[in-house]
Amino acid sequence: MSTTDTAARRPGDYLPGEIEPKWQRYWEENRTFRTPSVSDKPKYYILDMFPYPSGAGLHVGHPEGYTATDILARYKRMKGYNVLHPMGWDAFGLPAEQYAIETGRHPAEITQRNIATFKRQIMSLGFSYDWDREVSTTNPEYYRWTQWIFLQLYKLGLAYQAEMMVNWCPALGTVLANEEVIDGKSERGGHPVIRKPMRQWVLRITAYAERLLNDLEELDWPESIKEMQRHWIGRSEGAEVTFAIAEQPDLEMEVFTTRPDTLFGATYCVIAPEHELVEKIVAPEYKATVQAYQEEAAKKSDLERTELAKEKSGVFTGAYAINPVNNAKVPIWVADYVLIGYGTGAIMAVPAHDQRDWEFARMHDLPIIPVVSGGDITEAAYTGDGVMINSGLLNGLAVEPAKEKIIAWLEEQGKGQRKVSYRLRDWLFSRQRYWGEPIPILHLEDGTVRPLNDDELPLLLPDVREIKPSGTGESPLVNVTDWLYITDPVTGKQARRETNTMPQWAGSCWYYLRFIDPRNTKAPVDFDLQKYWLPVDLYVGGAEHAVLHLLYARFWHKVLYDIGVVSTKEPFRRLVNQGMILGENGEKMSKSRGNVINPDDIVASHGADTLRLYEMFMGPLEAVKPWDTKGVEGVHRFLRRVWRLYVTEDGRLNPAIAPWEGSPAPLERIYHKTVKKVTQDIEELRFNTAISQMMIFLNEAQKETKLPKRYMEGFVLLLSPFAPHIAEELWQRLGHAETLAYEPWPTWDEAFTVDDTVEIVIQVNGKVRDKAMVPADIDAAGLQEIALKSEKIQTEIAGKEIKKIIAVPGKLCNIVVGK
RNA sequence: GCCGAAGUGGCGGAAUGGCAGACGCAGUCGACUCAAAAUCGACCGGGGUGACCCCCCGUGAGGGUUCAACUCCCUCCUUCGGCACCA
Repeated sequence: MSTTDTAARRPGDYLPGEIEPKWQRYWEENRTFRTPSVSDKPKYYILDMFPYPSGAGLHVGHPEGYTATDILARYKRMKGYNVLHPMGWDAFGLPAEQYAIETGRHPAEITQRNIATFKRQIMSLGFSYDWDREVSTTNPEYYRWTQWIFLQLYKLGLAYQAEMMVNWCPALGTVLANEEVIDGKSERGGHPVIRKPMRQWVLRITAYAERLLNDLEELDWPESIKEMQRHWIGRSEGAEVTFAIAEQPDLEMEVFTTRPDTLFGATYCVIAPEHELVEKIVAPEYKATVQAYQEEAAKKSDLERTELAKEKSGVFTGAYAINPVNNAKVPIWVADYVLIGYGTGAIMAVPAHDQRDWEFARMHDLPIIPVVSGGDITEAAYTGDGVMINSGLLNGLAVEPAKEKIIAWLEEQGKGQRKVSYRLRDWLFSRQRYWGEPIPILHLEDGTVRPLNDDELPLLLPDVREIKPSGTGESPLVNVTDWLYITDPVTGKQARRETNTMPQWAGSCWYYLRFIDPRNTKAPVDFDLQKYWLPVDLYVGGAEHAVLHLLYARFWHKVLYDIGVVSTKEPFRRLVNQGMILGENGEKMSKSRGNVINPDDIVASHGADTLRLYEMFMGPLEAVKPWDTKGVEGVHRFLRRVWRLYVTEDGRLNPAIAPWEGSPAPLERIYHKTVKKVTQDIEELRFNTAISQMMIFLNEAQKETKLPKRYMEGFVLLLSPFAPHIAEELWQRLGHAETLAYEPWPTWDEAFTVDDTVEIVIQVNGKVRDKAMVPADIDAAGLQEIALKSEKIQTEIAGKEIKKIIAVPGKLCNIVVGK
């Protein structure tokens, strides 16, 4: 055993293992970060995406975003803001349920244990959360209000039941989420998965599509995220056109098209295999073929339909539709390239001007009639602009005017109307799971449903000893018969409870509201309090939530806005995505790659301050960047050097720190520059460069023998949001009895941030030829004079014609000469 | 295929019209030490010249705008993220 690695401790050693728990205890005991709900101070609401407390515990990606928000929160407090900076748990979800099924333990117990681990880990990093506001989505006092919001949606007609296709795995006896299905097989076990219609709860998010799209404008979010949401919503303008069915006067077919101008070029129609019209129109002699095709299509997943269908399959129904513009009889086909969920589930096919229709027509020998001039339709569909041809009343028009004219004509004739379609689908809101919020609905014996009354909430999850799959595709709750079947106390009727539970998205849709008023028993959030605190000023989290979580939360927020619960249109004013941290080999961290870094290990070996500082020093917050253990040591060295600047080997305050009169000039300038840069960089979340600047200050201070106390105190305050434990400890050793958390943020004097003399560059034809020290305030003319006097420049330009001289005060002088 | 972001030393990155490589890591040399660790100091893009000075090249590739381009514009390549028959 080596004796060298247990070097003798000296009283002046930097020991994060001792000072970090000490200050964490101090903050907890003194409730240092408790946030008053009301205050005269301006508010600042800074939010992390709350985590799913997985069994694996925290990984180094979590503290990245949490540190960034913590720095800003601590900074804003020192700037005099009343800062709301809470943390909680998105604790419903699949992994706990699966683990429960495997181990026979209760998900609540597993969840509780995981939360305890997460909380211990998060607390060990010294984040300044107000733990009095902690919430968990699995707490009945919380999900009571999740259920309440669901009921509001139901009352507004925004929650409805429908038969929806789900991923049903017969072998596992359960329904799987899309992400649990890989290549048509179950993620666990590799069993086949089929699509099967089941009764589901669905939220009518499409009713809010337009507002969700338009209100993106006012948000300070990354453009890429806004673009992804716009694309997800997928607004497109066009027309809905009514086609009559030949020989079946009581039937009609609605199609959606973005190109009503090409109506005269429609040579056939296609309906989705799942379309209800198929059964009604199919001719007897085609029935067998069509049914076979429908069955084939039902077996395919959405992925197979798109990826494998390089060749567009389809079958003829034997029926014909009547084109309303020219009464042409066109065949109706069934093909799975038309999706039931978009538009009307039926299209008019214009093979001359739509590439998919073109491919289909080629394959099945259907006619292709050009109606827009330009392009070569023997090669490909032509989708560009041109002049309308073969189009009756539209002939001679360009595409856009033709669209307007035909829509007006269709509306006049009652054969169609202008229509906006969205790619966005209604939100499949039910899961056939135990570990989620129960949907507070009763199915009565007479076939009606009764939403629970507010005073019947929360509808608690029944406590069960063992969670077993139902085998029917319903949730494990069907096994809990004494919970399931009741006599409804309100109507007196026999009733069966809803067995579907809510998806994990539900609880995370509104948690930012609950943090404002976490113990309210009368409402999800107090109206006056939300008025003070909303919107969230800064929301930081991973880009994986770019679309779903952020879209769902915005949707709920708008509904709550409409019913007067909240008073802002949008929940999150500013959004920032932190980039992923990769393993040391540059690959994504994962257990199987063996490159996972555990924050606990870094805290144990180097301390929380080092971990925090390193994660911020790695690079820009938004960037993806690899972990480097050597880099950890680098910032740890910086903290040790900071420590030694303040604390002598025998543990006393460095005697060089004193209220010196007339401080050393270089340090004075560096100090003011440092305050300025650190302040501005924090405001712009550029933590890596803020840290660099503090390193520059330290390098400078180490050279000095006289360290003015006011600068040394200011530096500790600058460092404190980044490395709060060491900062508190040094602050105390500088003679302060109280925490520095509410000390005023240091200020700088602009006069000290500009130098008296600066080095300027003298260029000839844009190339640096000489440098000179000049007074900082010298004007362009003076600069030019100095430049021309330079010996090197004189030799350089000798005998050449000076064409132009550009002098930029404080920067450079460029002399442009001829050859 | 479409949309978005990004390409800078050996590595992470800085500079967003004005000295490319701040700060850190790694590396080399030196000081301290019996020795090592720790610490401190110096050097640290490539090439020519070769202590120094000096010159040339250099921010994915090519072109353009400008007195001046890592930075702005165009074309292309590569990587990453997202979407993907949406009529």
